Amino acid sequence: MTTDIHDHEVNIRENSGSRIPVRERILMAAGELFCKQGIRGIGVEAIAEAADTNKMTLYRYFESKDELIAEWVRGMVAQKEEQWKDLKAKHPDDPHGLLKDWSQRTAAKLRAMEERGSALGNALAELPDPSHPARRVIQDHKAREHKRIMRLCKEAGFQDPGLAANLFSMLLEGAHSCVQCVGMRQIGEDLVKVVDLMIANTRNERRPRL
Amino acid sequence: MTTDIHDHEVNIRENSGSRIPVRERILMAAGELFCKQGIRGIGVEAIAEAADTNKMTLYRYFESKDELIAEWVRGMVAQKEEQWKDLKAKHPDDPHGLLKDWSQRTAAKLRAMEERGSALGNALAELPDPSHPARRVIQDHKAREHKRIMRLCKEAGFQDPGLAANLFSMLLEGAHSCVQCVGMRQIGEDLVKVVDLMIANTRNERRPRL
DNA sequence: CTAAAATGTTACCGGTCGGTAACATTGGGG
DNA sequence: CCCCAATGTTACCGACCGGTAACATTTTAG
Repeated sequence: MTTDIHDHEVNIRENSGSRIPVRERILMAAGELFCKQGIRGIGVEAIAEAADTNKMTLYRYFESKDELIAEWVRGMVAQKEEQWKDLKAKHPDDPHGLLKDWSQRTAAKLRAMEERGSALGNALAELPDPSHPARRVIQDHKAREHKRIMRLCKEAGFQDPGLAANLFSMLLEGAHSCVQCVGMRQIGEDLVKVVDLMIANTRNERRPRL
Repeated sequence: MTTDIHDHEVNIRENSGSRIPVRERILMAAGELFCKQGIRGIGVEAIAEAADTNKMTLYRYFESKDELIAEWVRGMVAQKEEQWKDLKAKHPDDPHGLLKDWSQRTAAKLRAMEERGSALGNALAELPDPSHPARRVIQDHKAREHKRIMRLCKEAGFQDPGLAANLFSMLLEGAHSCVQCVGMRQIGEDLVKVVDLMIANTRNERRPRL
């Protein structure tokens, strides 16, 4: 350990020393390691080291590992919620455009994703305890997301908005699972195509088939 | 601990003493606990106790916990593979009927499922280590399954069989994820509806819309 | 019945992990 | 310059877990 500046720490340290606040660094390192190694597969000590700090400091910012997990999840949820706001602002009163844009963004994320599927989905799989603080955060977010999709489907003029919303949910979650299962990172393209077909079917135009 | 016959052991013991072979009992108990508590959330000792035996006997049948996991996964995969054979035998040269039956069976399973999603999917999430013996088993199975679906889609006369196959995969995986995320156990009904729509769209009949 | 095979019991090992205490060090602002 | 706050260091604790050894007990088969 003569020079312990590992490559993956370059992202965390700024050019001139460590400028990002400790708490954020810990959250970032935790996120990266949770995704790569699994939540239960990484220890707090390793997280602290990856964040270029130590366990004590970590525990000065987070009550426990479970709370760290919950905070990380809260951050991701907030980010996703923000992206929904962006979409809504960018496509006011245009549910079709919004849905298309949404599918395209999702496809882009899927393309950039390596091996492991959705972080939130994996977290649910890794934290079966119903009383875990992170579970409610995830489930509430998923519930809100489904409600939003449902409202969008109503606005978009689907004959059966409930069916359409559930279909969208299945497609969204399923695309992530497929990446993890078969490594199909290009599946986002098909997601986009299907969403386009669904929207085209909503209009009274010539209805393309699968 | 005067009488330590717990309720959930009734399934494992036969009416007249324990008649199921030890190895199978262990596999069953492991499966149940892996699903409920998570693979990493349960210890071998607890598994042995649930199987109405002890750790030593468990280790006489399985080299390690990882091998036990792998064996459990192999069993589930074999079971699923068997169900595919059943389907194929039941619907020879009738891809449409096969797909419909398949979606209906899946829906029934989803309805019976509580809280946690697909065991195989969760296992992938819980075992990020690419060298874990269970991973290859799962991924190979998923790859075979996708190939089967692809072939079916070709036989079923979809214009773009690749797209249709990926759509089916997304629906299948997504339905399981949705159960875990939002607890929508009734989503199988929508899966059936969508599959029916897709198949109807294949034919030159009047094309219903979403 | 008896010998051998299968199963149970207990105790233990080494390692890891989450979490804490006590103390040393650093660094920035008055 | 000095003090206080933030951070680092070290050592430690108790709990759990995967896995093994040695020995006792039960079951099965001939």
